[in-house]
Amino acid sequence: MSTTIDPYNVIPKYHQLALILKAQIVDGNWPPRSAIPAERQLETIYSISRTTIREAINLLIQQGYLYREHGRGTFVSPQKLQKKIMELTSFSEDMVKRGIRPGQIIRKVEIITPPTRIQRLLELPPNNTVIEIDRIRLGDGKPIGLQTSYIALQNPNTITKADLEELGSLYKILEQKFHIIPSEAEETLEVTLADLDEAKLLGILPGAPLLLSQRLLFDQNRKPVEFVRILYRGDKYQYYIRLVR
Amino acid sequence: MSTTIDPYNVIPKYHQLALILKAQIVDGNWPPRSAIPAERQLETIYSISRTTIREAINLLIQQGYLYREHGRGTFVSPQKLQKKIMELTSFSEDMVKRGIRPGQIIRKVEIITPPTRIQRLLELPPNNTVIEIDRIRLGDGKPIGLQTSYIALQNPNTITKADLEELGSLYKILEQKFHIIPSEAEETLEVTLADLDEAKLLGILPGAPLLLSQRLLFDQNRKPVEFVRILYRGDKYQYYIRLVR
DNA sequence: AAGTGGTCTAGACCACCTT
DNA sequence: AGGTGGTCTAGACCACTTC
Repeated sequence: MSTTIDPYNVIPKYHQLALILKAQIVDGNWPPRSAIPAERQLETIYSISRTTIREAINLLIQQGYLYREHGRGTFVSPQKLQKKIMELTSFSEDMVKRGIRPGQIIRKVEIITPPTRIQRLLELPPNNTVIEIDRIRLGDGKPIGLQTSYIALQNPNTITKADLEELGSLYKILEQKFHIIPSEAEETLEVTLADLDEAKLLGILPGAPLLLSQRLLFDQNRKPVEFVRILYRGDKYQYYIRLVR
Repeated sequence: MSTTIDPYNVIPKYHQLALILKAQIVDGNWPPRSAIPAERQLETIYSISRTTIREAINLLIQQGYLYREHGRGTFVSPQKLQKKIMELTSFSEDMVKRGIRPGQIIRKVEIITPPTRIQRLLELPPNNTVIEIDRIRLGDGKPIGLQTSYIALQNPNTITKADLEELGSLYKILEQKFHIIPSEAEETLEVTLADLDEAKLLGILPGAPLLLSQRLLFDQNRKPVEFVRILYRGDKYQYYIRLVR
């Protein structure tokens, strides 16, 4: 990691500065709640204008690394708030964070005409097809959840079972194959009771409580790309969220 | 709502402009995905510099009202993404949004020494007191949740039952009496089963499924201010979240 | 080529906090 | 008073999209 700004680099200066400051923070050189150099000091240190410096700081504030206090300075946020929200939305990453080994059994990858409710949520014209993916999600080898995804792509013929088995995460496929960046999601959570099929697949008794998550995912242009429904075993799963602003 | 910028107003120009643009959007004058005037047009329309205009637009992007596309323009986000995240954290506002009349029965407002787990979460020294508030939350007059809050304040002798009954919302009290602005929260959700007391208070059968929410709230300086635990009736409540970035 | 947003400069003055 | 962030100006050139 460089510690100077290269004016000829394709990376914008404010972005280069943000990376430099971020490195200081994550490396622990600047402890939580300590002040970083004042904006006018950073101006002389890095020979860039204050506007550009403020842009870099704004980035790190948005990312949860810094906060400002008028008249006092700019300070490092406590470590525990430096988590990224989107880490949540990937089941695999979520499991790894909890120290649980993620796994999956892929039950179905098919091109279908979706139910009208799904069609409406994904803002699709009638008869448009989507990819349906059904999976059993495993934690340390045991079933934790049942997941059904509906994905809207221009050419739906392009996510295969092999893709999923290779990369594991749907979000990685969307980013790497289609340059679709998951940017926002709307989600509801509620309690339901397991029916016969669900109970069988999850290895629990019918009538056992489940946590039902339904999520609509949007890309960087706020277009809906995926509707996903996950049924979690109530006794095995706790849901974590971070709310901002 | 004014439609011009007053340079002598105490409200900053970029903030005034953001309010003007936001009004156009929420009033429906600018439909979703339509382009707003280009930045250089806004410069001449409102006689303010482009930097200031970009600050206003940045605000509205952060709030979910607009998005940019390089080389194309700045566009209005689809309406459904224009919700504020923090609206969630207030039970009363949440209920109003769903068309349900909120209510509460205040069972306890007391100054206590908290259990060590709560003390640790709120980053308090031993023997420090907090305010505990127990409430039954009502929707259209019927119980839907049991809520217990622990609030850490410098002088804990300052939230009364009268405050709560008058303003209804704890967040309003924090803002108006203490200038504490709820800025971030960490939350977990899980399924549990009602015990005898809980069942009685909620008017359900023991063993019925409940949604347990536990939330740690941080102020604008990322200091913990409240730990709150809410048990929702599983059959009456659906939880809504918006995830960003 | 023309229009759009993306980045950047070198200033200025104001508002708030600390000493 | 001096230092900090907050707001603002009037430009400049670059990168991307559309025609």
